[in-house]
Amino acid sequence: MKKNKPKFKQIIDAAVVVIAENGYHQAQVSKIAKQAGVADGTIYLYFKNKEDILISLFQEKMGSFIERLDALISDEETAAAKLKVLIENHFLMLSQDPHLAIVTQLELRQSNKELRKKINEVLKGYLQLVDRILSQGVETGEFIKNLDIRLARQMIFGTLDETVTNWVMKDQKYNLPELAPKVHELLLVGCKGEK
Amino acid sequence: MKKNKPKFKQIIDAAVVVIAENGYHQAQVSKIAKQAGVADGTIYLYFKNKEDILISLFQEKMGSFIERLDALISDEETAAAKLKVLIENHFLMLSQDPHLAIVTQLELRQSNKELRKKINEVLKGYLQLVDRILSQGVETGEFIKNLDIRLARQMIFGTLDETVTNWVMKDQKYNLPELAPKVHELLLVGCKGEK
Amino acid sequence: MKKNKPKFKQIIDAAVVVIAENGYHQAQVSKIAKQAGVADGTIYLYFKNKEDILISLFQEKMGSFIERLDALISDEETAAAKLKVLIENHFLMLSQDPHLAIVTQLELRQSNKELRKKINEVLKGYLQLVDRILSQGVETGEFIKNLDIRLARQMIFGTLDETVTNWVMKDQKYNLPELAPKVHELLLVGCKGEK
Amino acid sequence: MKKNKPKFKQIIDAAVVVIAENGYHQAQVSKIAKQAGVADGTIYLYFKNKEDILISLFQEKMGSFIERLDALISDEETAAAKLKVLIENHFLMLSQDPHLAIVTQLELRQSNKELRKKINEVLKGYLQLVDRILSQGVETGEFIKNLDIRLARQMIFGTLDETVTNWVMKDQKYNLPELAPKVHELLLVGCKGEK
DNA sequence: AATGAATGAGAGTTCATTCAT
DNA sequence: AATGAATGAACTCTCATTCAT
Repeated sequence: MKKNKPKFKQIIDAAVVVIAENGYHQAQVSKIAKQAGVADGTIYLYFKNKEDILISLFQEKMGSFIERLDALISDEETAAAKLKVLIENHFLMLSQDPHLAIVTQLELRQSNKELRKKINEVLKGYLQLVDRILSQGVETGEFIKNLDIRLARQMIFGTLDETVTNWVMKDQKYNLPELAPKVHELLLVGCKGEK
Repeated sequence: MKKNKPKFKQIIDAAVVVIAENGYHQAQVSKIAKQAGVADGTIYLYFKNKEDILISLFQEKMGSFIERLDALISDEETAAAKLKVLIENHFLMLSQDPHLAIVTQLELRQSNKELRKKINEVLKGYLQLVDRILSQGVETGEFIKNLDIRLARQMIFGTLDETVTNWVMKDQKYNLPELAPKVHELLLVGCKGEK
Repeated sequence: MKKNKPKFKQIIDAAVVVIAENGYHQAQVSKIAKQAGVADGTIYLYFKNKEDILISLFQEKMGSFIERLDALISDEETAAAKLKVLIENHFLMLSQDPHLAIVTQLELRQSNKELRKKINEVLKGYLQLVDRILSQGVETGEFIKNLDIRLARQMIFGTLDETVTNWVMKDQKYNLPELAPKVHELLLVGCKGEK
Repeated sequence: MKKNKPKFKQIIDAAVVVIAENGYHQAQVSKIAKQAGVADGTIYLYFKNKEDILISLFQEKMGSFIERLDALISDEETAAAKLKVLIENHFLMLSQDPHLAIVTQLELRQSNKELRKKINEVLKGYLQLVDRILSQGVETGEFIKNLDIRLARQMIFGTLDETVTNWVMKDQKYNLPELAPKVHELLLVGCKGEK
């Protein structure tokens, strides 16, 4: 399988760096090849075309992230604790890889609708994770009985995404993981807070 | 001032239609000119360049929207009521102009970082509106005392944005404004709900 | 109509020169544009793509040639005389435009099958001309009664084509039109000659 | 000598199949290697480069054909009979190998001028065969005394070639060898027919 | 003010050939 | 002898912008 060959990962990592440093529209295949230390043509031994690099990039990075998250979450008991782990690690992962943060929050969004649809496919795994936490919370009575899972999921994902994007747009100048507890609290009890 | 000339608005409206129907990357200047019923060169009598059309588009549409929102909100007393009006009208405005919804939620995000920074400038007016509501809520005791205004604003905007984007991605098939009360409730009391 | 604009012909004439001098595979669009004295992009205001230049080239040159031939032939009475005019002018036209001879006999044949099919469409007009001469010859008794028109046409066209190609391959060093009477005689009475 | 090794012929036969089925421009070396059941690199142990495959292909196929023709012709007495054997077998050979017919009549003609010059070298053997028949015909008085050998040879070759090409372009739908007698007659006595 | 013909820079991808194993 | 992964040069076409009319 091609994915196990070292050059596959090598090219994807090069793509992350090149896109983060040059922007999506200035990330030419030749630049990625140079950064990866291979010839232009070699790219096409591992990827169908340029778009395929970007999809694979997202699948590789996000896929492994979701797996790790899944493992961490299963260690927790309550839905609230699971949500906390999710938020903490979402922030942690992206703050540990500044290039990847730029790529996923800013650059990859400039891709065309077709690519974005495929990215959304990958994101589904993440959203299902959130859904499972919410369902458990409702079942155990931690969360309100008639919670609209879909809307709650959109709130959680929208909030995390907006928070990370703001942090990236501010050039990652402040500490992102530090915000996790407050965001967690906010999502659990809203603006009104604990009564 | 150019903005008051009829062709200025004419070209912006043409741009909304062309981008919504063809997508950002297929919205060539010549297509916009044709839709607007003017020659290609005429565009450049009213706009500095293509980017300027998009910025102006956002300013025009968002600017008038913020003004209208501001007026509606000042009719309400409590922060909660103001937030409700904000959400309702955010959803209402976009559901009343399907083309505009596609353009702002999907297509304009494909623009480059530079353009997106300028769009964020325009969005600041909206975010300040949210901030004022939140500050009032904290002052009057409606909202929790130590509410982190910035995070709460990111939650509110992130949630609304994600909700609208989902609706657009599902081809605007369901009724968006109908979701306002539930979203409002969710933002106020979180997943745990009213105690 | 685009075909009446001077640049249309200008670009086609440039293509003939560039292909004749550089060969089919070394006739880049940029070279043709330079030879025509226009920008690369201008080519695409008059032609759909590179293939379209070549098809148009053939249509323009061959089309007008067939028209001229048709007029000349109708001035003759007998089928034999018509055939003579056809051969003479076939040789004359190509020997008067050495570049065009190279392009039609050698270079355009390197094009892909798709393009060659379209070229054959244009050639049909020429072949029909030959067919009409042959039919007349049979009807008037000049030619043998049970002459196979299709085979005779293939003999005539194949002979003329092979003769011209040989002349081009020999760098057009000898006088082509001079061969017309002998070729005419040969086609009329075959190897055995007049009895 | 490499030509006697089994892989030499194996690769040439693979090339015929691949070119016939995919067309000249879609007949990549890697495809030929795959069809021949060898590695890409192996090709270069037997051929200098891609062009060399095509030249060798033509030499092998045409060379053995000319030898066979030569033998068959020497069995005949008169020039007319020899010409008949030539035509019959020219048609027969190509109709017995449909792939080869496509390759020689259509695909190989898309090659560049350089390659075509080398192909013409090989063809010389065939043309000399024709020339010998014609000379004999003139000497024995079968053919006209002042027959222009070169032109007559171009007529014969051009007619046969055009006839075969037409048959290939019509997808080899009709019986080619059946046409031999009529073509033979036509070449001998021309359009006027026997007097 | 308005036109629209003309401009020209810029990049993804293929494939014949090589060479270390 | 045989392999096949790696190489890297080369070219069409699009489209934002200009400027003579």
